[in-house]
Amino acid sequence: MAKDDLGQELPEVDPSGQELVYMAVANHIAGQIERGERAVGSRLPSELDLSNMWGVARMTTRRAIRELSERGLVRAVHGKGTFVTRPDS
Amino acid sequence: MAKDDLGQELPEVDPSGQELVYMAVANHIAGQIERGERAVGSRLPSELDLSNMWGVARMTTRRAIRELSERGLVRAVHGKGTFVTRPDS
DNA sequence: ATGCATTTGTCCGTATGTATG
DNA sequence: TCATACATACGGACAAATGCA
Repeated sequence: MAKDDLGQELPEVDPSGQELVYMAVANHIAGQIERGERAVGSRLPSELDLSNMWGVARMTTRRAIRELSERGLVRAVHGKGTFVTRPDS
Repeated sequence: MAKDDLGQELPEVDPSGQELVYMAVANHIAGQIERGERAVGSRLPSELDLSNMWGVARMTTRRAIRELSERGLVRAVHGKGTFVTRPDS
């Protein structure tokens, strides 16, 4: 059972299933943000770290972050990282 | 015939071949560490230097260093460099 | 105390190839 | 045929830590 940086278990996402992998990643992180487990202003693991944690490709991680970004939950800053902007959508 | 900082010849790695470029770099350095040619505590060439020596992208060098790091052979320190931690895996 | 160079860390964008559905 | 997803690999820019002049 793989765990993320918060020590939470990560669901195994089957790429052949109905749920899109990048959406599963995005929803998992969105839930943590909405529950306040990821504080506003805190930094997410890097794209590469998230990719390794989840066992997914970097492109998939980037799509997930783009998804969160479009929901207004996070903001990616060039050279710094990706930060939580709001606690809820 | 390109040479590294130890004066050793570097194999030409064909990105289109079967052997992965980052693994070739990692294995080359790992061998030097295991043979004691790179002492514990010594610093590796910078990522940029390694990239230039091997004629590869920095990302490939970083991937190789990550590999060595996961084997417990080296440890990267922000702002300082990457250092040999143990002589063998 | 300030500035600069070096080095690692991170994000951005792109390309190629393979596999699956 | 096309979208999703994996892995590798390229190049670039910006940020942060370190060390030195």
